[in-house]
Amino acid sequence: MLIQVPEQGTLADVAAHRLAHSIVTGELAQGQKLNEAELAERFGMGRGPLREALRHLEGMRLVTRIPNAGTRVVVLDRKTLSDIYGVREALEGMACRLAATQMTDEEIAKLSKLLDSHEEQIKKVGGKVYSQSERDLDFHFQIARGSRNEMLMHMLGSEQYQLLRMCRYRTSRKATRTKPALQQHRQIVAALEQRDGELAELLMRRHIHGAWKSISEMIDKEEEEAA
Amino acid sequence: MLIQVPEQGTLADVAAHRLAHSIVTGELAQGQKLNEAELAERFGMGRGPLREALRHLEGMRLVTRIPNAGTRVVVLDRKTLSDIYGVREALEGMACRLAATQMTDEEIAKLSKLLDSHEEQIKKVGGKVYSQSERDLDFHFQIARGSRNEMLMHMLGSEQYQLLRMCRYRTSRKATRTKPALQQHRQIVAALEQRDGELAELLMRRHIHGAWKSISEMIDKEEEEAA
DNA sequence: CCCACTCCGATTGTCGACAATCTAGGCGAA
DNA sequence: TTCGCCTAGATTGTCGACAATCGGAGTGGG
Repeated sequence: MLIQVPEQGTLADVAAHRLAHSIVTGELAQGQKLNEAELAERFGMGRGPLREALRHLEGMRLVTRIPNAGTRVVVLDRKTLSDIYGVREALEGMACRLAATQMTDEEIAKLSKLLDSHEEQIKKVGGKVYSQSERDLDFHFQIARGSRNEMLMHMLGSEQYQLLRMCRYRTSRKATRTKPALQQHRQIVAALEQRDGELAELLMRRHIHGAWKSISEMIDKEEEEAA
Repeated sequence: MLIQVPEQGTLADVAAHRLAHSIVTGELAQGQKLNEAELAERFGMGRGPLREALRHLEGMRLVTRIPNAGTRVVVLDRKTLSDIYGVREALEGMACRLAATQMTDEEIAKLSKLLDSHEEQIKKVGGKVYSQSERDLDFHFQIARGSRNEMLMHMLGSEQYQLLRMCRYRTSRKATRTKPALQQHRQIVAALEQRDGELAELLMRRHIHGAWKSISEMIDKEEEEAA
């Protein structure tokens, strides 16, 4: 559901998806320079479509482009991540508030079932935490869809979504706080079931704020280790 | 300050700015199909750079692209505008809250002076209301900058900003509520001066909510006239 | 009369080559 | 030695032409 199949459409679209994947997974390191000719050959296409793909990624803020100096993979420093989580707190909070009145009972039930399968997976294995991230993002995305606000869905889905995944790949290897996160997700769904938008927003904001605090500490430790 | 000079850099950037301008001013009608060859010739460039520009505008949500079927100017229907204003309420509210603690005294003073010149212009002429819109947007953009949140600035500046301007062009010919808006701007600046983030957020949210209500009614009237 | 098929023009998608620009390294002078 | 200049290579920006695809007019059959 999360991984869209872009193997149709223009070559530029395919290239954009493949590049986005490579960037998110870290296959292309942060700050790395992207050589157009090299990438074009690797993808088996001309430089035209590839340049269009880079423009697309630029709009998605996955790469930074400087005229006559090439494009580079974006660097997720502490400030950038902080900004992202701040915006996400506002937007996802809003999404929750709207979703509480806009989602159908079926959608909410589906959300609850998503958490069930999530919980099951946690009990089963501890090593496959990565998958948790994907599911977590899926949870958040479903709520964004529930808001029925196209602009909101686009911002949380297409744009921030990729940056978030990127961030997850950096941090998800370490022990994450999957259990408290699941608990918070449950609370949010409960609020949605009660159609309590205000509470749902509050819980989501607190959830994201906590996630940022956790990640922030993780970054601190990494910096200490590096130093 | 608002109108960036893009007459430097790549042709694609120039084309993107010129196209954005044409779309925002209504020179290119909503829903109109954009012919690549025709536009390329009009701008005196090849189709390559122009296609890159279209990709850029696509990311900015100013145009919609369908593979093998061309790109069209976005259509701002009621639902889309409603969504935009909803998101703006959340984001600009957040910007205000942050700006109350992040902006320097000089910046706030500058903001106040901006409103002075704004007021003066209102007294002078009634016909030049369009300029009011630009100044209004400038006011909002300065607050977004004051938040010190890059992601927020980008979302409110580069993306929504263009769509908003587009909307303004549609509605600003009619009598607008410049005076109450100015009054609300004053209140917001006062809250910023007092470093009261919560109040500033509340006032901004109310301001935007009111603006949407006003525009919504205007759309209703237009639809009545059309029917 | 209406539907489906076919063909053609127009438009988009793609490629390869050329021009403009930047970067790195060597060379010479202070 | 170090600074600045200059050349050479690589990389980006741009263009024109070709291939692929789509929409619509026209036509034939039911």
